[in-house]
Amino acid sequence: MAKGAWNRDASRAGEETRLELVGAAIRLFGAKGFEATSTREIAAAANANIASIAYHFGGKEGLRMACAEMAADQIGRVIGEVVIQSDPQGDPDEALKIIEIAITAALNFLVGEARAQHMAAFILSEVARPGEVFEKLYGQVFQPVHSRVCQLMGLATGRDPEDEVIRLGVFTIVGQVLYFRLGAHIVARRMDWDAFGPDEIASIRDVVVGNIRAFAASNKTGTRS
Amino acid sequence: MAKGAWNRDASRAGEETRLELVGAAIRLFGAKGFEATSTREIAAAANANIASIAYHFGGKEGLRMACAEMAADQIGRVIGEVVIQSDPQGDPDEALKIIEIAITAALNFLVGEARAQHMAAFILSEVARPGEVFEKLYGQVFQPVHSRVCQLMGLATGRDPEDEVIRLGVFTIVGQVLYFRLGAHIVARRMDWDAFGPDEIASIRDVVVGNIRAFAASNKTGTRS
DNA sequence: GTCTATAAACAGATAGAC
DNA sequence: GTCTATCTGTTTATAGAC
Repeated sequence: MAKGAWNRDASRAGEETRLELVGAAIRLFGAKGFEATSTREIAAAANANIASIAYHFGGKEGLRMACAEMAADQIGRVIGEVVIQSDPQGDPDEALKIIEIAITAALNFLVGEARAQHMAAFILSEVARPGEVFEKLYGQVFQPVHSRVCQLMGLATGRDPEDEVIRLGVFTIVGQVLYFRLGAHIVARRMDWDAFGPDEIASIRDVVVGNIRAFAASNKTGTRS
Repeated sequence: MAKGAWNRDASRAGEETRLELVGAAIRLFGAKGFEATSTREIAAAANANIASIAYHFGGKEGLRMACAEMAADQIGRVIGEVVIQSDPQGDPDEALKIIEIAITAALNFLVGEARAQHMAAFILSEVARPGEVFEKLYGQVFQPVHSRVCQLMGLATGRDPEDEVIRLGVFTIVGQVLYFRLGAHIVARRMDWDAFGPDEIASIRDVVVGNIRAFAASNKTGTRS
């Protein structure tokens, strides 16, 4: 019962509380919106005290930024690393394959994992609102990932990676993937799906990958439909 | 100064106040979220009294439903009518053209008009939340429009309009268009665009229409890449 | 680091005068 | 149909005991 031992336990518990708070906050911010979520609710969901939010993050606004940091890390791990650390070695087909692997990873995470729903909603609401959080997410995640996919698509098509058509085309791919998360309820109703299991995700993947290949094929240098 | 004249004026003013309230509410609900928007704020933006919300809509929840109704009507006018009232007369090329016209109309509205930003955000937040409003929007707008576009795409490809690939493919088109509204800040930053003027929208349109043609071509009956 | 208690501001709803 | 005034509950933030 030395004071040091108690402090170590307290520190560990403190860090754990911090993580629990951020996790609960992302879930609730995504589900109900930032302003609509009360700090009491977050603390209850994290099995923590209301005052702990002020202690760990200085207030609700600090918690928002901590959520953005965790979300950026998460996305970086799921999709960023796949796309950044790969090396197509100058092969157009290989470049296309890497994009397809990244899209599959993104779909599995976004559509397949339940917690991704709230994270996506949280990120979207933050990205729609210019400010400090937007700058962090854009610089740390969106800009690097988009640029890298443009490089791969440039290789796949033989075009300049910064060609306007390539940059916009990569955004259309992002939109296709994202919609199956944001419009999931509409899709489920229209497709008569009860849930997004492996079979449903595979069906979506096939269509999106088909679109990517069709985009690459129809935008290859020298081919104009 | 007969009582009748006063009543007519009051009625007209009442209807006008009602519309002002719904307009301001869609704008604010979209920009900040439903729960994050106070009734005081809405009343102030509509140059109306706080109590008028309870009078006209029974409360904040009634105002939400009135907003959904106005949004559904708006979307129906912008995109629904183009797609529903058209008749390709069995010609695959004509069917594709109708889809392209609808996509152009949707992009012009969604990306080009400022008020569409808040309406899109409002609809998205409502559609992410199963409930009465979702049912109304799905039944009145999303289901009919999606089914109709599937019919057109079925004609364009020679496939069954309710083919899984067709239904999912139409959703990927929706996602592409929607992303340029939801991710507008990201797109603007990455493209180095100051605003979404006619030239920028035309660039987006060309890429999206190219993707639609590529989808139709690569999914024509009997052609499998 | 965690807790209780409380302060100060703000929410939606409504009663009643006009 | 619009207004003021007010009721009741909830919000974030914080002071201070442990």
